[in-house]
Amino acid sequence: MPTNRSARTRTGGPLTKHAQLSDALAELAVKELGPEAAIPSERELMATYGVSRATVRKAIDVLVSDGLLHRVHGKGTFVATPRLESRLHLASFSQDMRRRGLEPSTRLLSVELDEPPSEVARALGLDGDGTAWRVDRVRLADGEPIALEHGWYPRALLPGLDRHDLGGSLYELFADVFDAPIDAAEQTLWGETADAATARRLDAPVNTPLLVFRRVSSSAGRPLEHVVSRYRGDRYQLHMSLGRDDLDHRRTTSERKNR
Amino acid sequence: MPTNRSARTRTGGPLTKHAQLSDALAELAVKELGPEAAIPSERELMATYGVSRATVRKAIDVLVSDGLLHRVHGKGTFVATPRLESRLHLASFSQDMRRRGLEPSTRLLSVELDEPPSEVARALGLDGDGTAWRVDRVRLADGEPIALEHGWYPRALLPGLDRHDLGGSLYELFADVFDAPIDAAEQTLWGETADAATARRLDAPVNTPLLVFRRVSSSAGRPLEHVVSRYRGDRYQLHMSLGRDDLDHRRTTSERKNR
DNA sequence: GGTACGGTCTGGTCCGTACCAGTTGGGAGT
DNA sequence: ACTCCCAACTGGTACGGACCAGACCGTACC
Repeated sequence: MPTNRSARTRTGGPLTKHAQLSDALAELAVKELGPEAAIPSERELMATYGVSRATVRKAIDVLVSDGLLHRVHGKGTFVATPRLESRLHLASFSQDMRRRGLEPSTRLLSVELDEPPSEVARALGLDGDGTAWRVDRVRLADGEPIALEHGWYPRALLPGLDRHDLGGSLYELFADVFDAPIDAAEQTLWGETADAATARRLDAPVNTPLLVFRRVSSSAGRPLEHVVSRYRGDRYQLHMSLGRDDLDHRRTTSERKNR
Repeated sequence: MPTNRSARTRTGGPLTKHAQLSDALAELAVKELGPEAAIPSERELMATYGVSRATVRKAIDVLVSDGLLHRVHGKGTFVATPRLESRLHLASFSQDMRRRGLEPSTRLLSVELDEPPSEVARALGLDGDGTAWRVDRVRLADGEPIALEHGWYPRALLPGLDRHDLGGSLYELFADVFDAPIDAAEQTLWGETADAATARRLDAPVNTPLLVFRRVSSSAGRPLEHVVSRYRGDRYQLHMSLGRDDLDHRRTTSERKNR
């Protein structure tokens, strides 16, 4: 069940029954019971709260999907041990580097219309004319090569891309010129070692460790970018804070649903 | 409801009705319909598939929480285009592997009281007696070495740590035995290549690319762990969704409706 | 022409019932 | 004393009915 606990209008408006029960159970779990303690059985809950079993289960569903409870068939429902979670924010290379106090720059290697590999075409949702912009760039920080980018961009959505300045942030270009700000991305990260060609472009020794990102970015649901970036693993570090969403925060974040 | 659709017993064993319906709807959504197309209404589905509405809703619930569909009250249920939403959520190694459908295990190399490097002592906030538990472990998934962990744990907060089973999740141990659930962490990630000793322990060739995590975890503000984990970069991938939380702004007028 | 109304689509909530499926512990039989 | 089995828990699935609430559209009314 999705985390839909959207109700609660702050005005004290009447919550749905299962939302009320969720809140009551969450408080019970956190304040009265400890981690791994069992909450009352579903049939007990329907009796003490005077609701149907479906409502009880719905209330528990929400808390389970929020990670606060977990069920064990035949045994009971238990308070979960807090989990860690983190969100990395979406930032372009330029933003990223500036935040680190470094001056970003770009060495453009090539811009061409070409036919992408089928996997890329699929990720970008290309059809018909299968060509797309292929853009290869080296990204630098304070003049030192940091990353090698190999990107594909759909031709139809970005006409005349090659006539613009590709020496800066493509994301800013998308937002300002094409009115298509990047607002979401899927990213996969793994490790590699630099082969000869990559090492030369990064001005690094062969076998230098690399952090490789494969990212598909989109604007308003339309994929705009498929890029594989190879970062020098010895010069580039990723930092993240992981924290348990405490209860109050959990409530707050799950409330933004209007628009 | 967590994404449990991995069930499907290779023998084609009988799935639950809502799971069957989920699969059917997923296929329908992907193959027949396009993004933003409406799926049949719930009442239509219960008629054509001969199931109750509760079952239909349950089936749709699963797909909604998987991000494949989204509902609009009063209008219908639609195939979702983007895939945003979910955040990178980092958990313990054991949880992480189980989520990937792999069986986690551990090879304990050593547990000893020792004096940590000053940088570690500082991170852990050690004073007075400067000793701490040093725990070296190899973590495996389905029997294959994935990561080498080199951890330091404060002695004062974890008395008798060496007498417990260190073959599983330390986080669970902290929560259950020491009543100190990990609730926050700071983590830094970079790349390395495996030296001879590391390569041997990971059963990998020298110069294998590694993803290196340095993590300081704490419980209720007290640092409990300083661990450096070296993951095989060729076997371990990190996946993350980045996005603005709320991007329901597809309300643009350029919608060619069906007719 | 413009507007207000209401019928009728849609999903959202809630009830009560029935039965299936793991888990556990205690009593009957050995 | 031991083993085995079954009753009685637990959560999991599924049914059918009822009503509420948002969205839409045609129609009757200004």
